[in-house]
Amino acid sequence: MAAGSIRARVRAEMIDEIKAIARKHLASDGANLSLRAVARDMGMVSSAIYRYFPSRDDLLTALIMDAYNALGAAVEQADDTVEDRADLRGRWLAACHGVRRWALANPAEYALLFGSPVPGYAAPQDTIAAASRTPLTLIRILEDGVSRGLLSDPGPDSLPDGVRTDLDRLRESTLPDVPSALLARGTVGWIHLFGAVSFELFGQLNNVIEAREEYFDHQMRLAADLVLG
Amino acid sequence: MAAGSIRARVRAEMIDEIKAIARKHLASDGANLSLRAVARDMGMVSSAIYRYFPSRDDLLTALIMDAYNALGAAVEQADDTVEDRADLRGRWLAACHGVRRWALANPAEYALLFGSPVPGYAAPQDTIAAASRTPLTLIRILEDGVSRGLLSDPGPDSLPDGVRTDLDRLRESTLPDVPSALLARGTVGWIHLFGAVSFELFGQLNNVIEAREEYFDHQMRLAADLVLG
DNA sequence: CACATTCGAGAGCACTGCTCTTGACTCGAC
DNA sequence: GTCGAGTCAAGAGCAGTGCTCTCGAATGTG
Repeated sequence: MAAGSIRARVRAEMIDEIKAIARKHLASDGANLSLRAVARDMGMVSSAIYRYFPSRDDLLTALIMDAYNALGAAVEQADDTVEDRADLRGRWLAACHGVRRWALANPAEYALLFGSPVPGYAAPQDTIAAASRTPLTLIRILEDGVSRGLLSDPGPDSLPDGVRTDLDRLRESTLPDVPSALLARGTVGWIHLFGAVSFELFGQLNNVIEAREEYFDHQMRLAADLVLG
Repeated sequence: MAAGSIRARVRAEMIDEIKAIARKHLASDGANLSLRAVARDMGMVSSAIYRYFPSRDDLLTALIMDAYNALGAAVEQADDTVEDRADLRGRWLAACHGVRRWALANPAEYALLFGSPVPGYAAPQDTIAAASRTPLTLIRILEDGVSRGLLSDPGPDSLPDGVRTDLDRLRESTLPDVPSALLARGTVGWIHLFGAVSFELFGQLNNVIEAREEYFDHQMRLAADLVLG
């Protein structure tokens, strides 16, 4: 057993090192990750990588999982820094800035998560739990607001039936105490946040907005008015 | 001259055919476009393509330009279908749905425009004019509203100084008669629109929202309240 | 100690973007 | 009408890619 776990440990270290080098290549060369280049950096031959990852897609999946979890952790931590837990607006804005900060620090990994999907690649089911971590953090702020009596149902909001059904199903599987209309506003806030970060990171703001951080903050404040009322 | 233009015409037809086939491959195989595959489909050898496009990136650039213009035209047309030009909200929503409709019909080209940037690729200056067509259409709706007296300055909106400077510069180079705070709200609307379409197209809504069109419409109505007051 | 498993290396296949050369063709001026 | 200039497609070739398979060598287990 002890020896077995030695092997397992050495194997885990190899996997970690491969992922670390792959992340470095991802950061410098963008999404088209070369297995052979990673192998070269490790002083190995390319076929040896296949001992640890059955294919390039599996390596990408591992990186995606790690990235989702890193982003989720960053956002959760950003939310936790706000001491006054009743300050919903402060928590919401902190979480938004947490997403942006992580994205700016890890642009290639952000692009992997939220950029155009890789052609042949289909995200396995395992990723969705990790992927939900960030939106869950946002929605938990709303839930907190409801349970503290700080947020009220914004009213029917003329929510379409189909959307109401979707949100009901979503609520059953995750969070109980958020009214549908509020949940809808939360998802809208999450989508806008994602759009703003992607816009900035993918270069759509070039030659248009230079005061990036101020602009982002201004946007998030406007959106927060919409979400938190 | 006559003979020269015959040559030029044949050449233009070849270029069009290459682009058409490339678009088809883009739609089926995603962003990693293979020059050799395009050449095969044309019954040519790969090196012959280089008579018409100096590199794969140049072919991509041509496709990007076309896509920007097609999207811009679709949005402009969507705006034009609203007969009551004073119905700002109707025009705004029509333009939003126009973007989504075009994106759903041309997902690969949309991904080319708004997805993660291709690693080595830098968009040439020529593209920015074509790229501005869509946001200009949106902002023109706001301008119309201002000149008709239907929209008023939403007030300082506590617009940060840096953002105000950026928007002043932007206004000088394009549209004169939109107050900064309103312009800021317009860009926020555009970013949210982009985020919503990307979210749907890039698969982030999978297993979450099924009533896609209703959800999109609901979102855009909420955002329109923010933009148009 | 002997066996089984795991590992890295290497060769090889089919593919990619791209360059260069070669030979055929067409066009337009003399 | 002929000849030179320009244009074109084809082919070979280079360096790179993901991936498969085989072959020794090292390693931990019984």
